[in-house]
Amino acid sequence: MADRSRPRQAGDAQAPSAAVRHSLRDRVEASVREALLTGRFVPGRAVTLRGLAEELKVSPMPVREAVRALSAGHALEIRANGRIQVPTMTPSRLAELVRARVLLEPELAEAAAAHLGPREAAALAAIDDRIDASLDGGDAETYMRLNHSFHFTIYRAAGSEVLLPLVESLWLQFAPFMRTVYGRVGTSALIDHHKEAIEAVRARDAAALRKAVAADIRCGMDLLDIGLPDAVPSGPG
Amino acid sequence: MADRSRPRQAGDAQAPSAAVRHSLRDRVEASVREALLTGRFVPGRAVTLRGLAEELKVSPMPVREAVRALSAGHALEIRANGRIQVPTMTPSRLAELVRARVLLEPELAEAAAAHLGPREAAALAAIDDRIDASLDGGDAETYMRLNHSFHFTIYRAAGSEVLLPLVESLWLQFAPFMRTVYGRVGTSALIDHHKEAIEAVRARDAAALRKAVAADIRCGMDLLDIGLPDAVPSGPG
DNA sequence: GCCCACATTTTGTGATCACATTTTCATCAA
DNA sequence: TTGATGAAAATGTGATCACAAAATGTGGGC
Repeated sequence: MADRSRPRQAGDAQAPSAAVRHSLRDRVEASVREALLTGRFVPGRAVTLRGLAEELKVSPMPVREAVRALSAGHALEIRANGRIQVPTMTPSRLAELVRARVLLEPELAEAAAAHLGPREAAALAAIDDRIDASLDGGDAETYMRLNHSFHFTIYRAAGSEVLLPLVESLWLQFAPFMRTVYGRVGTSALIDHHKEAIEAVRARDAAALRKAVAADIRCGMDLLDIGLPDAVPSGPG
Repeated sequence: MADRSRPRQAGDAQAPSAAVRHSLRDRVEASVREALLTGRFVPGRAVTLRGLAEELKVSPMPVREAVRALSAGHALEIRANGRIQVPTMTPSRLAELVRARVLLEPELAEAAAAHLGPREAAALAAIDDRIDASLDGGDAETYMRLNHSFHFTIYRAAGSEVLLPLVESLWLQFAPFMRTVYGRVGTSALIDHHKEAIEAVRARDAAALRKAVAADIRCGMDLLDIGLPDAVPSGPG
């Protein structure tokens, strides 16, 4: 699905679990996760077992299990007729996603601060440089991949077994919609608080890191709120 | 798995999704969920596809998908050798579960308050009466089922699509361990804040409901903390 | 031109089989 | 008694097939 011939750089998306596992199922799940996180799977897109299987050159069997796992986290939706699709966004769902992100991610960032230092600050700065480049180039897909890497480079440092999976689930849910908004309003209007976050990591200031992450979430999701009314006809007026 | 011949009462556990679905996979998943939530599946217990299939009188196929879905939410654990088991508890994981519950559930309760009234307060009171009876009888399994019903009768009223599944995931994770603690210290030491919650629902007082739920969580989980050191030899000192 | 009926295709679900790996357990030697 | 060893059983993974339901496309009637 994705061309991996390019040399690995900081900020490249990777499977959340250990890399030693090489079951087809995990490979399929990783592919779909990345497709959702980078916006290649847009809301409403139909996902069929045989279609995905053919695309990934595997039998429908591992696809079934991967899709089932992703549906369990609401990253994919099983409709009443059994068909599978990327979930569509509604105003209330978006509001809830923002609420959940604001509750959980600053918590994770604050807990991560103790495990972050100059080395990680440099890595984050490298990712952020590539983010700026992708924004200038209008490359939404690369931007989304790097933005995910930026946040999860921080979050993973918290060593969380519970909160981190919850946050991953949230990202899988809002990312596809994020992509459609970028396609409509562009990525140039994007303002983030990555610089403040990097500075906070450098200073080992947990409170400042929490604040930067919280601000970053609000800014990013506000953009989605702006893009929502046009996307959902049944919006709240 | 469970005997359903008893007439349906308020507080009986039920599948989270619509009841009209009658695929074997959903039935299997519902069975395992209830087994986890009531503590019939204890931490460390091995779960095999063929074993579960035989127990539920289905082929291994629907079991595979159900287990995959539950593993995605960390309700079951896939070990490095591929075997499936109920996850074991660690002090850090328990602490995280408490943190996540305290963050999310009061939020859900506060949002639910607007949709709850005297009718729901009566239903909650009915469940709480049965809870008291189960505590007197020392029936931990019934207690856990009813306690789950009590909380989710409140939470479901919030009409949440995002937060509710997250909280369901948390319950599936701590419930099996909860059961082992009850088996060790008994259920008689249990103090909850259900009465305050019912009163808050009656008064349509969102802030009071949030407070009652938060207090209830802390009390219940503190008991687990007490039971933890004996359960996990590698505890924190 | 538009709508309904029917045949065809697509799709998810469940079952069964084959296979490699791991676990379990009986056997035997020290 | 203990530890190693090899056979046997158990287990997850992947593939293929059958089937029912739903979607899609097509032709005929108004």
